[in-house]
Amino acid sequence: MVHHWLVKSEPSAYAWEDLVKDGKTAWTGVRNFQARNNLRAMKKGDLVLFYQSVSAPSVRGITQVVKEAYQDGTAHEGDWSCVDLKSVRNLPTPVTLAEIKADPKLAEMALIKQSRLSVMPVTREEYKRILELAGMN
DNA sequence: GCCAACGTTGGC
DNA sequence: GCCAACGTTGGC
Repeated sequence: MVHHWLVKSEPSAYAWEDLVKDGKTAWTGVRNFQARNNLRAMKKGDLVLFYQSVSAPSVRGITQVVKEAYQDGTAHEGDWSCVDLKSVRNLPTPVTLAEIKADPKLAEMALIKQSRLSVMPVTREEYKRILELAGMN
């Protein structure tokens, strides 16, 4: 059973274009318990939306979990995890935060309800709706 | 650049 | 255990 997720990144830290170029990356640096627990719940093959925060906030692409949670080597103290994500495809049209907020079907998204959470589950319906808005039918 | 919302820390 | 102070995130 494939589950769906959304991760955030500021383009100044790690942009969607960086992941497209790299192909794959270790999703390190998460230092929030709830976000960490979400990372740990990810399974290989799960699909993860890449959301760009702060600058032109929008969902930019689709990624996939290629390695499940393991020790985040960038953490010098504490019990933190990361996963490996690979880029799967670029969204033909990014789905902006404004569009998401304006869409009744997406009103319950954690992205809206818990604006500071950086790794969150997305329902199957929400995932499908985002792809629709991105022009992928 | 500003500021609201939120998570964490630490004094009591 | 409460809550004020503080730091960070992220929208605008």
